[in-house]
Amino acid sequence: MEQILPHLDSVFSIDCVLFGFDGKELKILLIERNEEPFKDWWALPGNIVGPDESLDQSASRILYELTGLRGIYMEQYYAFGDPYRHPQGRVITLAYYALIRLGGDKELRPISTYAKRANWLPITDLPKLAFDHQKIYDKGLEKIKRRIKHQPIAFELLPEKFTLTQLQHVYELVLGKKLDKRNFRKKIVSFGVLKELDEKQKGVSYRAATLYRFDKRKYAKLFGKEISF
Amino acid sequence: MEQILPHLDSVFSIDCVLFGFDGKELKILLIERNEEPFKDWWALPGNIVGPDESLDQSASRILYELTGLRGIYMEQYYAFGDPYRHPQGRVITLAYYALIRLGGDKELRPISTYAKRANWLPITDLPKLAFDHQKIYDKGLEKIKRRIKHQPIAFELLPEKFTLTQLQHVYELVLGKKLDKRNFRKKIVSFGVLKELDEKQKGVSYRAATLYRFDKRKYAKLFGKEISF
DNA sequence: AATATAGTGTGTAATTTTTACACTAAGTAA
DNA sequence: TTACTTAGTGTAAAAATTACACACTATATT
Repeated sequence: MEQILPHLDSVFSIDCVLFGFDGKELKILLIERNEEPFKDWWALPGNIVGPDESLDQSASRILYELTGLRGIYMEQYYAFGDPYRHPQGRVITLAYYALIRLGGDKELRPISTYAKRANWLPITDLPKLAFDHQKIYDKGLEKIKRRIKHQPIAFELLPEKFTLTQLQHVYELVLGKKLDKRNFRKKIVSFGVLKELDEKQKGVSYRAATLYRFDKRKYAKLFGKEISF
Repeated sequence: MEQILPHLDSVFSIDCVLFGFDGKELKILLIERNEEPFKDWWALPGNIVGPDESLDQSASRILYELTGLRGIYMEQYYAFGDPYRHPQGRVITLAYYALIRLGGDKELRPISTYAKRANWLPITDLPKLAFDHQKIYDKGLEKIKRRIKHQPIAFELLPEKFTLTQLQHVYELVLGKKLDKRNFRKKIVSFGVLKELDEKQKGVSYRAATLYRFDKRKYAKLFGKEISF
């Protein structure tokens, strides 16, 4: 974000790219600004780092204020500090991304005053963003594209129990390309970090798929070995 | 660095891990502090970001002040902002690494006042570092380990003309493990980004090896395709 | 001139990984 | 019962990775 500029030489903020997945589309959370500069523009949610907060804490707080969610996987990925990126003065901002399963319930709390509203917008159809937020978003997407190939972050976007098709869908959306079903399943199962459940998908009007769960124990054991997609 | 703390809520600095290769060992540049806190300790070189500098510019300036070098490959990799990482107040620092071919000439200029001296020390035998600089260094090494597998950064550590054995040596030092000579050569040549020169190594008391050059043109063409080591 | 020394440069076979590709099975809805 | 929709599965060819050893060449030494 970056609204109020107290009388300091430089201001240090955090901006977040919150990726959400609702089972269909990949979305990010944007807020519509209620203040100059860039009043009425869409922007990434953000805030100023508090004096006694660590950076990670600060990012979690921003997420919590906006969505009411805690315990979400977030990761710092780049600092943006062009001296003129903010029209009203020097603001250095640190970008975080988070991965969130949508379609829950409790998301989207009351928003702070500098925003009119907040919305999950599909990444395939984003509006123009305030400040250099397009750049921040681009780099964030690039990061998760890279990371999803090596770290088990896809599961953060899915409910605890999920089907292999849903998992593949996440990979396809993030990587931006189709994957072969048989090869995908072969590979993902071969990592040995999925636990097949005795349960089936419910409420679908066709053959129900087997549910799986990401097995953190097994993953922890494999650590050192890296997943490679 | 992070010495003087003006009366601000927070201070924003840059710390650099400068990796240097002299043909034998991988080293980093450390400065011996001349001021409290951590007087007489070794620390990563750093400085406060100036009001009109971009972050990259600031990192380049710090490098230049210390070594007299310009045009060096540097990359931002992580922000460290624990509220208590600096005993005298809040200092958020952004870490950069750089890769430098040593054994040149002009390196190591006069040092600013907060340091007694600066030295290239082999990474296999580092002293205790001031502040959280060990953590910063660790993460930096981790980053280049990862990056050297996908990006052509090894060449930054070598003279313009180099032998395949020298190149392999760099990979081995960064990755911290031995590689098979024949397989290494096969693979690195297969990327097609090396130009074999008509020249041979000089001044060795054994069969002279063929020299190669990194071919930026070819690499640029391949872009999109990624190297994978 | 002969010899010792030290690093250069090269090929192949076995194994593993990746890729491309299509049909049957199961469950639901009409 | 039939139509529909997605689940679930195997194999063969190609490509990439691994493991492995010796002859060559230039110089230095005697």
